[in-house]
Amino acid sequence: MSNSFAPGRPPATDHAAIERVAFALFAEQGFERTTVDDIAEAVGIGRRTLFRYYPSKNDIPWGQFDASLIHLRETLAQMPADVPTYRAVHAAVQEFNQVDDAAVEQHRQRMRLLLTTPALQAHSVLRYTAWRRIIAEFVAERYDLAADDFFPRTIGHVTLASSLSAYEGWLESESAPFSRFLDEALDAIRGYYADPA
Amino acid sequence: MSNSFAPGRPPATDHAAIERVAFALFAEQGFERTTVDDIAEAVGIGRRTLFRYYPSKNDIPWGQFDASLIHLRETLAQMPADVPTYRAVHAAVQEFNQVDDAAVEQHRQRMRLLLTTPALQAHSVLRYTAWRRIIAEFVAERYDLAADDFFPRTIGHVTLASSLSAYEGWLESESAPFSRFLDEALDAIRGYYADPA
DNA sequence: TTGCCTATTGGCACTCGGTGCCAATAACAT
DNA sequence: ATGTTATTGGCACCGAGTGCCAATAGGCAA
Repeated sequence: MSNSFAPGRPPATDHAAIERVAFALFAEQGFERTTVDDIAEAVGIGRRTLFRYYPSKNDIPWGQFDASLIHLRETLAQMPADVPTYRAVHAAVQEFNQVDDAAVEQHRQRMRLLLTTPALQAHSVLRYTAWRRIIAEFVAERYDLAADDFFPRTIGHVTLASSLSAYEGWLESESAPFSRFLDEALDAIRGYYADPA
Repeated sequence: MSNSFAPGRPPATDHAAIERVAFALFAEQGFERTTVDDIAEAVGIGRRTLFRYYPSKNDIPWGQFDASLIHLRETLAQMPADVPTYRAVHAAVQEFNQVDDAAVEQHRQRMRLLLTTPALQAHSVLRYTAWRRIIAEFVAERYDLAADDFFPRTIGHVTLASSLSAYEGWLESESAPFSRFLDEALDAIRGYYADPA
């Protein structure tokens, strides 16, 4: 087996290389204080080229997020029909946020960057839109509604809210796994709204 | 009665004037396509001066948001102790989003701008942080916790999520008031999580 | 070896948001 | 007329992001 053809000029880099260098710089001098020129120079490519790999500086730290969305959709689709919707969603979100033990520390660093850097915090809502949509689509199917109906969209918002809160808790904690915070968030919400009417 | 002293050079404008002109331009040519120079010129001030009134272009459309936060805190503080927490929060959020009949259309336009412009959507999470904090503080007090504990923070996230979803629904609707969507969001969440265990 | 084909590269110039600096300005008071 | 003072606004600069386009580096065919 050989590799694919190779039409024009070969790429000078790839996403992984850029991300690796970028994270090193972010860790060293912070996100804001690292310029796109810094990253491009460290990677050994032109600044213009970097913007062909990532549409913006804010998009660099997101790793496999978009690719994982497909996995999230599949996980939801495979949930048994007899599992209540909120349980199915909860389980799928747990699965979505599962990472190899070996990669936990790296994941932690990535999420810390995303959740504590104002520019990235702001930008994140644009990335999360697709995530919420997938949750809404699943809920819509379960309730026989359209994905852009009010009910599924509301659940999409709330599910994202609980995930974000769980991540905040996880980042502050020492050893407890993320899954425990997501469970806790679910319990918190159920308890809160079940308060005596 | 006269007015206050008048130390140095008098201000050349005020927030209201800038906001009025800015909204006119945004309505006319959209948020992204309106430059800060456009606004400054239309107001008749220097670009540098505009940035003394608003820290960023994204902050212009927020009106009395920060001032209203004080009102939100007071409303929460005045809720009777026998009202369940989630009901108290719900009522306070309803109150927070109440606007004069005469101002509804303007409010609608403002919220449409904030919720449909990507840059503003992104920036909004930074503004909402203070809002969530106020909800969390109230919940913390009710449950005898700290405001930055996991439970109250989770409720802050979820309450914001339901408000945002309510606004989305309201903006799409023709005549139903915002309050109805917020009620619906509450019902949606309660129903969703009360699903047979 | 030469030359064609082609996709990527990367430099250049430009726009726009945002900031630091500082002299000019417009009020009032003496 | 002079002094005090707070705001103004111009200027230069930085960093993110974009359109344009010639240069480049490979494979492939002659």
